[in-house]
Amino acid sequence: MIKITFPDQSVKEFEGGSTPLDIAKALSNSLAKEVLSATFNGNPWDATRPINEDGTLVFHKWDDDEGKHTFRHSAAHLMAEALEQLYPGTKFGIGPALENGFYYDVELPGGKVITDEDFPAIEKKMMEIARQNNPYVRKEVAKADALKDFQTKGDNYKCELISELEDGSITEYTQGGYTDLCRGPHLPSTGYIKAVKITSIAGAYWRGNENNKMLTRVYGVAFPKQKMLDEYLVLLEEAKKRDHRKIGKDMELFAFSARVGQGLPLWLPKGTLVRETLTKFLAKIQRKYGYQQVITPHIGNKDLYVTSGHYAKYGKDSFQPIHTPSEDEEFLLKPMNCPHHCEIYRLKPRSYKDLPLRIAEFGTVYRYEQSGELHGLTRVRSFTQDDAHLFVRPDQIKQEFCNVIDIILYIFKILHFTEYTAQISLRDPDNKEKYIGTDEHWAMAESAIIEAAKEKGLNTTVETGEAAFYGPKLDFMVKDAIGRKWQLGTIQVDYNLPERFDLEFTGADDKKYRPVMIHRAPFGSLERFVAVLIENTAGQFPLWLTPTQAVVLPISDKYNDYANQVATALNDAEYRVEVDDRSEKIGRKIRDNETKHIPFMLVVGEKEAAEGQVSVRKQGKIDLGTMSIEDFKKLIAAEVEKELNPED
RNA sequence: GCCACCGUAGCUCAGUUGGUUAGAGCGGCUGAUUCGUAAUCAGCAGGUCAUGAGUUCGACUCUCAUCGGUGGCUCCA
Repeated sequence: MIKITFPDQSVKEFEGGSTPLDIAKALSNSLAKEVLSATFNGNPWDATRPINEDGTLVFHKWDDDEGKHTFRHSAAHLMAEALEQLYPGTKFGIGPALENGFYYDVELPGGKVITDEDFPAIEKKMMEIARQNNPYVRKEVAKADALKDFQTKGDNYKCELISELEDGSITEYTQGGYTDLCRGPHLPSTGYIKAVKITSIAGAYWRGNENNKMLTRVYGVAFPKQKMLDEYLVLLEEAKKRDHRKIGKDMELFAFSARVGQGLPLWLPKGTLVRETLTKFLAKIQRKYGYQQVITPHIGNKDLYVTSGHYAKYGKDSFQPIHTPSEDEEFLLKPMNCPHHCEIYRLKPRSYKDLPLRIAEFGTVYRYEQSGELHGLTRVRSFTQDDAHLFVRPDQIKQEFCNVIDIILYIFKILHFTEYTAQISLRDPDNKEKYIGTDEHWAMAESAIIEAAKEKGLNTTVETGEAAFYGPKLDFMVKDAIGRKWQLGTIQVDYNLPERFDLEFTGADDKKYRPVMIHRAPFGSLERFVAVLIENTAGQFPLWLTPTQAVVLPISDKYNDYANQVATALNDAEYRVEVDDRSEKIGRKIRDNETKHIPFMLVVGEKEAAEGQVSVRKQGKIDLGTMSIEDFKKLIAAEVEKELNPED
């Protein structure tokens, strides 16, 4: 007999060799139906793998992440089997589960290319195999045998993976006629999978290295119920409607023109209003924190970037230098603001009393992003950073860093960004040649970030190898409508640029010291930030930020003059108000402006014109009654105040 | 940059296996209507079917190239 401890700490005895599925059955049949896999003594465990010793057991169902993961991973194997049957000779790379589904990287025989038209056949074959309800069978194999198995099949990618594994820890899983190298765990059998859909196809370099061969990556989703697949597809459609590229076009916030160039956004009047409002909002916060705003040119001498190290790192893949005709000088389109700000620091001797010196700029920069990477406003070639460089004494690093975290968290709170992750991006210690600077400086910079994040109680993840080439970062990541992660806010500790630009300050002891730089951008870039904001709000911006706060609706053309007077009075007071003076009925005007999500509609007719009032309708047909223009101003002001200064 | 796919009016889309003057709704313009809280009526304009070559008696439809876009991969100071 074996003693099994469950998560609620209860202990029960079962026969030796019982599987998690057996145990679940003994507890309750309904539970057994839902168990997909398990964790035994902290190890991922198949639901059908016997247990021969005492230990703790956790069941995994569709409702938890591990259960979904098992399900999707098994679906990837199912798809692999289908592909092998449909295209014999297919070679397999890796096929993991993802957050929403799974993929498999394959090399198809004879240069076969899969297209959308092949998806139904693959899905059909997958369901055909699923219905056979073949068990996923686990087998421990010796390294030599595993190698032989896959060599015989000609699966060189699998052989490469096996050769890197340790003998004694290798397992294979077989379902039906398909065997794969796999750590598991897997579903008991293919019949658990009731609905599948191949979602897309993509090229993917083997092992993520662009020097390797490009394999075909087939993406899919799988569910235990058809209804779940249907719901998932509806959800996808909904997400598409929130896409900032679509909303940006509909609301006339921004546009692109092939004639202007790829990835070069044109900010339209309404988008510009949003952007300027955000800029003013942040500038005001930064003033409170002692930042000084500067403006620097859009180009800079190439030597500036040779000094900073950026040219050596990115020069070749950048917009190429601009040559002056007579002096034969070279200028770069400014790819970042830090060197310019370093030069501002250098303008005069700095005392320890001057620090921290906080130089801020809404600086537009230009980077030659690869064409395949461009994406709406989230990845562009011309963008404006809400940049600042804090030149600090070493003893001030932590306090300044924490202050920046406060600014970012405040912005996120005001804009209701709740779903972010704070990512500590460190240097890859195995790839030091990708970075500049000494080990000592890196160690100091990294620990400064880790400590500050800890002090602020941030829930952080750590990503090795994601640091900037001159220093580690704390990045605030947010997801867009289709689940892609983007870096918004970033804070970076940098010992290197002060060194390279030979920055100094005089200490109390009259000796020279090196300041440390903190690079930081709470929005990251206005472009990306607005994009994510659009997707978070589905284009319904808060009142303080929305480009049109109210629209005046004259009942008929007779009241257009009065409507214009109302709008002028409000616009003069710096509210953003328009007039809908089309010769339409009031019902039509209300409908159209409701669909445009205008927060307030001011209906004016004979009565209002005579009494100098407006009839206020809040979006969503809430009638706030008739009031004077002054009272309406107070109403908006109060609401904006509430948005910008939430209680708690 | 690499792989796959896509490109018809301002927007959303239709357009049979290549075959007459490429259609619709919304939007726009003009006229009528002057209206009280989610769509007034009528008329009109708008397209070198992304661009350029080619195949063909004939190309929106087939082929190639270029440009732009979409989903990934790689990259992201």
